Amino acid sequence: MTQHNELDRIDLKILATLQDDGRITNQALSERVGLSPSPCLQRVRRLEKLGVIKGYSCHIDLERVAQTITVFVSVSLSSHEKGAFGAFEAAVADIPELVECHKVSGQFDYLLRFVCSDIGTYTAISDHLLATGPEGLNLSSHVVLQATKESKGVALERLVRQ
Amino acid sequence: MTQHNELDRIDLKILATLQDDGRITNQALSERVGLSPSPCLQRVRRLEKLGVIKGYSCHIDLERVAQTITVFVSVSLSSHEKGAFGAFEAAVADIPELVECHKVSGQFDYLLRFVCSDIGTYTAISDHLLATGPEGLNLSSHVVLQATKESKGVALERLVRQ
DNA sequence: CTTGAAAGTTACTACGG
DNA sequence: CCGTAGTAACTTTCAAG
Repeated sequence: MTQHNELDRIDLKILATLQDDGRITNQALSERVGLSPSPCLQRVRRLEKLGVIKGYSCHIDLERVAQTITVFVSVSLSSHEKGAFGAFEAAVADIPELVECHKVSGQFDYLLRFVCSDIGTYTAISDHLLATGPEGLNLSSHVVLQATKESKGVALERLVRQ
Repeated sequence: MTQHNELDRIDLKILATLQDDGRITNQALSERVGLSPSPCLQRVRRLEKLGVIKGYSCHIDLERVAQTITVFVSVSLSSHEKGAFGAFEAAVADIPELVECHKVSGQFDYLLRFVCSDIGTYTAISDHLLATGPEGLNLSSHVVLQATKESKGVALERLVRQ
């Protein structure tokens, strides 16, 4: 089965535009990418069906909604035997305050990001994790003091060479 | 001047819904939050003007667009004298591959996230950073091997108690 | 790919409770 | 604050070039 997953310049421009303004109308989008509305909409639907566009969301300024803290946690497992990684991932999977979990190379094994209502909540989470997670779990917590740069997305033009 | 920044249950429901589906129509949104379309739209516009909603975007499955690597970098500055933090932030500010930069507490001072087209690009960036950044810069790189959990947003209901 | 047309939705505004 | 209602704009699908 032949795959038709190739993206041309226009597709990339659509993606970059929608990444910048996810609620742009199809008409405005079509003008920006130099197409008429119908083929533009066709491309957007195709990108959605292919899974290239995974979804849409609004960006919320959390500070204006509630007091929260963001905590990055580097995790190292003393045991790298079979099951240790799975046990850890299972232990964190259903924590609603966990926003991201990445397995990484380097001095530690995982990097987590939590968003909690307060330090107490985070403390309870990390305590619970140490109690229920695999043996030899080592957590190192880093509370975010200031977000110097917050991503609105990646620079697609730099990541794809045509 | 009195501020009217308070958010009620309906506002939070609007935010949670738009966080989950940023392209939902106002009509569907109004049904979900139990309002008729016009007051619902009024609230959305108010949230946008207040800056609670900072914008909208689509989520792109980068793997389907181009081969990329994500690298988390923990940074420590040997000098915490005046100017050291500013010098570092200035050095990283304009790197397009830098997606996030957080000043954090704990064993290191900053946590960065880069998305690059390949390791070579990242290496060039970190080399350049070490060359142009402040003295005593210590970088520790962590290439993301697998994203175990990727955030679609925060759990607003858990962060705000009404 | 484009244009253009037609039908269905939606957004937006103004007005009234 | 809410809802109703009307208009303009947009989306979506179609056919034809």
